[in-house]
Amino acid sequence: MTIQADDVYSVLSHPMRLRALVLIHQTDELCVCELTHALGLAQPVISRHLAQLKEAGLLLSRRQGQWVYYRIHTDLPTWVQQLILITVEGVKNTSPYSDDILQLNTMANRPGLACCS
Amino acid sequence: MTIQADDVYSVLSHPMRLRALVLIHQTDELCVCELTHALGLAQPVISRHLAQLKEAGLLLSRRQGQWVYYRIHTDLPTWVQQLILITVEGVKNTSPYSDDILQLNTMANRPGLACCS
DNA sequence: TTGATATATACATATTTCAACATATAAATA
DNA sequence: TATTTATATGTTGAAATATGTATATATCAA
Repeated sequence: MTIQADDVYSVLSHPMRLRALVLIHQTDELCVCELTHALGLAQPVISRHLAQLKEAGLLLSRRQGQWVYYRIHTDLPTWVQQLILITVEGVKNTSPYSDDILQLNTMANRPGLACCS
Repeated sequence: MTIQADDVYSVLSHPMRLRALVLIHQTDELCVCELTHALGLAQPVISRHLAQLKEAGLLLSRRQGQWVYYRIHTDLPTWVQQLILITVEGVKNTSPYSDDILQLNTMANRPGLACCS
């Protein structure tokens, strides 16, 4: 996996892309509609930001039925993995990142979660 | 020291600011003319990038005579210190970061270095 | 096949960022 | 004081980036 430090920093320079990455890292994977709900952005905006994170090599996506799930790329250089981990641990209990998780958990009928056991 | 993850990533999103930070971290401190030489940019461009890094809280500056030296801020949150360290270690032996050090070392009469022992 | 839901993208436009250039400020030296 | 060197900043135009709106595509279900 080749990835430039340049690209990592520039793709994470948008506040919403950073928030999306932090959310995804904490939850393993999220679909577009979950991120839309958690971050309160219009769907095309989220879609575009996710495309940029994927293009930069930070995210992978998989389609399952109607939904497209995004997760952290599994084959990142070690230093990038560490960078992401340190960032998430450093900020996840601060605003707005901690609020994003709370907001995510208010979403009804999340597609990835068992709902009717 | 309060510093937003947002600001860290956005200020480092410019390739030249990242290169400047990596150089400064490896050399302890550098003046504007050394960075201008190493990175091959016009002086006002360097000055403004350094001002942005300082404004974001990542750098400190001190004037000594005609020169202004920039160094990594000494009182950063732990996670930001780790972020910088991991980034520098991750990229310093790759292009263009390794070339920047070589270029720096071609500079004659560097103000900070003993020249005539 | 039709309709509904989820996601992606095209286009126009607004906003931000950047660098070139000129110039201002600060310190050293003649 | 006048000059030189180092650094900072104001202004402007160009380029990059972001968003709103509409629409295209994909999947599922009736």
